[in-house]
Amino acid sequence: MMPSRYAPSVPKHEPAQLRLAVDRASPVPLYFQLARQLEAAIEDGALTPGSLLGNEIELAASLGLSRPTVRQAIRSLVDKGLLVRRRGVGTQVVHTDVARPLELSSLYDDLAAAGLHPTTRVLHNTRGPAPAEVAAALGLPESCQVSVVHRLRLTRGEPMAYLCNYLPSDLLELPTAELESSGLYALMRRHGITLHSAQQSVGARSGSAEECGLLGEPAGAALLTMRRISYDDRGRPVEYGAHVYRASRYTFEFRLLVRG
Amino acid sequence: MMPSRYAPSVPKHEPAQLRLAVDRASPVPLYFQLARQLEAAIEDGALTPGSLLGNEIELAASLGLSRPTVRQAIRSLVDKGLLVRRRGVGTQVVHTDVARPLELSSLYDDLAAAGLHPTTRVLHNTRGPAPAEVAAALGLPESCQVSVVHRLRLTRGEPMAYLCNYLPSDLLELPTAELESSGLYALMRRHGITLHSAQQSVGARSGSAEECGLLGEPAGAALLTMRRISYDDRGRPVEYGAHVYRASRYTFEFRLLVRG
DNA sequence: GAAGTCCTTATGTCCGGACAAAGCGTTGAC
DNA sequence: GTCAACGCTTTGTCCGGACATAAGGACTTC
Repeated sequence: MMPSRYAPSVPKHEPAQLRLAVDRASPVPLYFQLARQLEAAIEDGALTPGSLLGNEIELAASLGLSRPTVRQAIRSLVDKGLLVRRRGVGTQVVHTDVARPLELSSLYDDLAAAGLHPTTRVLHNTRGPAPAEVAAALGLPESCQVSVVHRLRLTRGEPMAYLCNYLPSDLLELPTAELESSGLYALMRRHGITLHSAQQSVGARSGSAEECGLLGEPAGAALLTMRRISYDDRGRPVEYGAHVYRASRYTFEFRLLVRG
Repeated sequence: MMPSRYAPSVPKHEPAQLRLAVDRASPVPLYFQLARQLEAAIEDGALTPGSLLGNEIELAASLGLSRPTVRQAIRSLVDKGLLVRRRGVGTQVVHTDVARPLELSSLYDDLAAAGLHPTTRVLHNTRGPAPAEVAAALGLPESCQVSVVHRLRLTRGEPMAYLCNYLPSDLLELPTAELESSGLYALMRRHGITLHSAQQSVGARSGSAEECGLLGEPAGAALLTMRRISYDDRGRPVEYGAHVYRASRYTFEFRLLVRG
């Protein structure tokens, strides 16, 4: 009779012994320092799945912090999916691999962070009337002038994505040289635009002849698509993007948590 | 000279007048009651983008709550992307459309919530040796026995997705009748499995003849794909899924926030 | 051995207070 | 008109305390 692999996990009742300390002279908030150290302990292997952290009250006392401060640090790691809290038991490590945070970011930044050396070729950079879908997305009158940018994104010299973006024409200037040296979002941030969120839609379709030609894929190849409307922190739409990616070279990778 | 559409938004300096009240006899936590009411006010149009909420200290006083309690309510709406907080200014509404929360959920539940009347046909429901990729994902020895379930998901009687799922064979029984009447995750929950998170990968490819035949798509059509490893709250892998969706009928829709 | 009860443990909620830091508007200097 | 300084406003951080609630383990009964 094989033992069940899904036997209840035996929690370690001894809290892990960790080197944690906060620097009160640092401008970094105490809770953030603690969160960072806990995360490092998880990454370093000092804390492994099932490890108990020690109860909040004792942890706070040993660090000379208030309990809400400790709770705030733990909360941020719970939100990242690294820790789970159990009443009557304590706080335990769930995962040790720190996943990429699921947040709005630019493809350029993602690829750079992944060490893929992104480069950009601007194929088209004009102003023109907004197609109906773009106008609707940006909340503009039909045929209103918008900035239109088409770019090819390459990694290690190979085409990876074809990006078409539309912005309100009065938002900012979009010099081709700047678009080729960094991502669109970085450019927007440098002009004082504070991004807040985006509504995204990920799908698939067969590529047009133009798209497949640009991306170096065979005619009609399946492409991964993403459309998004990005909003600033006042809730105004500031970008409509229609991106297509080589499915052979790109997937969206992310971790989702159960909420509640 | 046309006025710039991207002019600085003029914040409303008068806090919105809202009907907010908490019921201290209710078992629902006070912060949750407040969050719910604020969210309803946003959905109902009483709070619109740019509306100020009134400062935390006054809001807490007017409700007879402590400030941390009010902060907790507001925090949950900030995390949903509905509100934004500005030091020196106050808390403002960003978006009024409440987006579907971005969290791990089952396709069945999503489709049901969207009013699409999902149904399921179990095509294959056996135990067998784990393919290498599955074994690696589930942390099992190669060729170890796993539960193998292939299902066709339909909406309004039309095929929408072909789902192949693999679970550790000792995890739970997977009766075909139950798989056809609700989603896999619901079944797992009923057996005491607490899901915590999943690592997901979304991509695209041309469908095989079998897949396209099952889904009612032309041969070689572009399909949207999703692979995931789901973990329970102890961090153990409990499911490997390989799903393909008709790109003509399904996209992943979600809202992402800027963090920080 | 299984089920129910009770106790212990640790998180969840809530409170009230104080001070720091960032944003915005106003004022004054040039 | 522009820029810098100042003051006010509001959020961000932190504290210490108390009580409620859910989960797990130990004990008892059948």
